Amino acid sequence: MTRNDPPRPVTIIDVAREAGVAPSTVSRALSNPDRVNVVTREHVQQVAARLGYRPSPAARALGTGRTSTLALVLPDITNPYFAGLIRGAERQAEATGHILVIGNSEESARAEARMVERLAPSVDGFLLGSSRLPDAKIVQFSAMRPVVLVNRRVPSVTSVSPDQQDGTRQIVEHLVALGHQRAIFLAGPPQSWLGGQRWAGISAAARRHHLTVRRLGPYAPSVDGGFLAGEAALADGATAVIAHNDLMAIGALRRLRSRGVSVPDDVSMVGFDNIFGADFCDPPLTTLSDRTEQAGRSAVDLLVALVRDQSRLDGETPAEIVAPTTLVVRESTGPVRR
Amino acid sequence: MTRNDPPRPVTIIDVAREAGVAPSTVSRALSNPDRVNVVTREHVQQVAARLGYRPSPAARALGTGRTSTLALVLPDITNPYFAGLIRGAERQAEATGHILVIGNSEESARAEARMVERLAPSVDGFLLGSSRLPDAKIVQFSAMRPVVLVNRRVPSVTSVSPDQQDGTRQIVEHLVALGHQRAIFLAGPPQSWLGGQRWAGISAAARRHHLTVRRLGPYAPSVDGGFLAGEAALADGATAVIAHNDLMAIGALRRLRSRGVSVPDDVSMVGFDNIFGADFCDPPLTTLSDRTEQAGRSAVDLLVALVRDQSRLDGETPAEIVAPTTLVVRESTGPVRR
DNA sequence: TTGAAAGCGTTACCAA
DNA sequence: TTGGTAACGCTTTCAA
Repeated sequence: MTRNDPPRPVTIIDVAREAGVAPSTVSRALSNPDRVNVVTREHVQQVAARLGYRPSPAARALGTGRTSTLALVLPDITNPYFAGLIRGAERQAEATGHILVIGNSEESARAEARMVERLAPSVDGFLLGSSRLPDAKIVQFSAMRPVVLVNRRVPSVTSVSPDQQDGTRQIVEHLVALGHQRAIFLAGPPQSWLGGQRWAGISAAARRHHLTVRRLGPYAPSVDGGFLAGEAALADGATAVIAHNDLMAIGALRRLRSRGVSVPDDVSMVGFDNIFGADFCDPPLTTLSDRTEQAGRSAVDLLVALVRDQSRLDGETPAEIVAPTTLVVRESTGPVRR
Repeated sequence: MTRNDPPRPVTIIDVAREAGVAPSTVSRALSNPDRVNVVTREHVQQVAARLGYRPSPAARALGTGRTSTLALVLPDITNPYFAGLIRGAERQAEATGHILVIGNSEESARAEARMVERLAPSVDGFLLGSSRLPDAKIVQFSAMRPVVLVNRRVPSVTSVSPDQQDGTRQIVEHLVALGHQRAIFLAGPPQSWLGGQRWAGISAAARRHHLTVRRLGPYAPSVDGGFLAGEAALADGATAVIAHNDLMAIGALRRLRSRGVSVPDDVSMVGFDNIFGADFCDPPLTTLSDRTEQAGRSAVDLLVALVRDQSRLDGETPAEIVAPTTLVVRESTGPVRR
């Protein structure tokens, strides 16, 4: 069987010849429409369309240094929490004419750094979600390529993060209102900035409300990690458990249940993230919710702005969006049994 | 505040000058190590490393026509079912030196086609997951760029799909063993090839085992869709419900529960996919499981092979991997109550 | 407003 | 085994 060579793609030169103008005019007519005569422009555009011309991203990138590609790097693609972020970022990337590449760091700072270095030559900028990198590394990267952080704040770097201070206040007040006096916090990975914020916020709010909180951990921010953590929580005797995230909360829930501990009758459980599943686990989970899809969109917008205006990268006060959070009260929290 | 220009990246020419060889030699030493003298090669590689040389993907792509980028297009990025697929594909892409871009078609065939056309100039090939496109369109695309289908089979196109025939057999035999005689199937989107396979497999197996199965739908393949479908299922009076996927099964579960129908005492429920949450919904769901992460890896391997060997694209019998499936029996299925 | 031509960084072909 | 050089397709000066 003989092979018919793939048709050579239509180039700007083909369009130029067909339209009877110079290649540079075609280029302008297509990407700088204002800088060309109306009739010429429309003629060129028609010819281009008729010939099925598709600009070569590689050639364009080589000339301009812009790839029209954005990278989204996450510690764990499979955490349902990130699904909304991915979707929001992808949508907005598409809306702004960009392609979104995805990177998974598997919860490892080293892998995250490698990923950024690997992707750097191919993308215009980075969205770092729940970055496990040390501040210094992030600052260093953001000097090379535009960076927008999601779920993390670092001085001088643009970011979008949920309001953990207000969120933890909501959690603590909810528990206090239910009569709880002793709670424990199941900590996630030490590299999690959000985890640090959560603990800090909980401690501060607890102090104000005379709630005693102990911190246990760190644990892996997964269902398995929560299962393990649930074991330790049992020993403490607190009436409320606040888990680093919903994954852990769900794991802990299973552990408690398997030990015959009733939630919320014996122990109340609170998570963070309001992930898929938080509303149908048993019992449905009280959790702090934030709008991840919106965060993804905003982050892309910020990143695109940075990319378009790299010259002002230094000296500018970077945007820091702090997004509102809402406590979603479900059946995993209840009044303390007397 | 003055702006310090970003340092001009190190090019192959810089390396050549520093190493005292020609640019073409540098190129070879780096990408075709065999075609260059050992000492020269090592010298060049050292110099390149010392200078921190990073090849320009754009320049390389322009020269070779290869972008080292693969696209993964999915109908719904947020469906937890796809998390494993994404992760497997991303891992294997990285392992084979590729970048993975992601596209979301939002369950729309038109959006999927647009996505493919938009991405085509930027990638070496496509992974189409649970594609909603008509066969003809897929064949057409695969003539332009290498395509590997996941969760779909189309004659003459390479694919990886779970064995639905065997899977549905397992489901039907499980239900029959529990004494069920009447079941209903809650159908998903008509464009879902897997949905078609599921219905076909169920019908065939049911016939062999004298199980009566009615088909209801189509419904949206989501929790909300399942909630709606649950309503309709109630009216039927069957003792078993097989949902198009776990999302729908979970939705239907909630609906039945809210109507006071006990699962599995009154009705048994079976899903497909074994997604995150299937093990902790209430009751935990009996569902047909397949290895999505493995599928993602295999699909990337197949795609990379196609890309590397485009010349044999026509005339070759394409690979069709049919992966095993396993019924995971949990508490949502039980014996028929007499 | 348009055209001509010089890059952009690699690869690949052809000589040497 | 190496070097010289012409692409690759587009953008962007610089002139006209």
